[in-house]
Amino acid sequence: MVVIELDDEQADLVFHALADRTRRDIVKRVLRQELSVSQLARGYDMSFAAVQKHVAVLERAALVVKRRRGREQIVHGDVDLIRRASRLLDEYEATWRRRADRIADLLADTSTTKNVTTPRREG
Amino acid sequence: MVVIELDDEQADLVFHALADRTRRDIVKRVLRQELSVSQLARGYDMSFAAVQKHVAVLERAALVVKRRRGREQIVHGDVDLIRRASRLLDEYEATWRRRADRIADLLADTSTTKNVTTPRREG
DNA sequence: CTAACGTACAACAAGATGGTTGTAATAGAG
DNA sequence: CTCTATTACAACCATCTTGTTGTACGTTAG
Repeated sequence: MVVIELDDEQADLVFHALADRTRRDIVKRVLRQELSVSQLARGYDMSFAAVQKHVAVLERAALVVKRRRGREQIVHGDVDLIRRASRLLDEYEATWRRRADRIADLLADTSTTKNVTTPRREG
Repeated sequence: MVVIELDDEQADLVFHALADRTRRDIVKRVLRQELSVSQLARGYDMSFAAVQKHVAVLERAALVVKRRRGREQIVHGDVDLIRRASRLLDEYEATWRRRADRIADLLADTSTTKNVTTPRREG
């Protein structure tokens, strides 16, 4: 299974879209079952237009897809971008783990003590 | 290893914090190596105060932690919240997979055809 | 055809966001 | 002590966000 990394642009859109609990709830619901925008809107204490906007934000991030069925727009969740976002976070974690390994190496390896006195700094 | 789920409040903060590429870059850098706020600031084409605000947003989401060293504030990344956010997305994916399984069951199981004629709708 | 439903979109208001500059406090260097 | 580096924070501004209401448009039901 090939998972393509998110670029900065996509990551901006995806994480922004997920940074709202109403939108996260919409994603969860439409991942479980396809729903029209009206059906979704009935589930929240806000206007239809507001829910419509939330769906639009999710659509821009490609977290959901709309498909027309008669006069309804059926919304369903697309798991691909969610998977990519998750992998991006896993990458962060991997970076951290490499650092932990590096520190462990420094602590374990007592013979090569060069470059230990002057730890390099960024900036 | 016990991973506690993010509540709505935390997820709001974490995903919002990650929805900015400068902040994602800061997270990546301080996961790899601890850096003072000044050292971080030198890496971006914006004022020190702007970077300071970004760090504050990350701190509020508990994605980074600050520790004083003399007159410097050393920033380092905390992988815990990243892990939790990743797990939350994995949960979304699992929801989707359960739905896929459910559909597969419906297609495969031709004997129990009850409740198929009236698919339940939300709303 | 007509009425109702579902959707799209524009305009608006309040608040949040992301940048700026300026000022002050604090700690280390000399 | 004095000077400088680092940080903290307030005030300000432009833009974005997130809700609202109102209007228009296409589709289905009767």
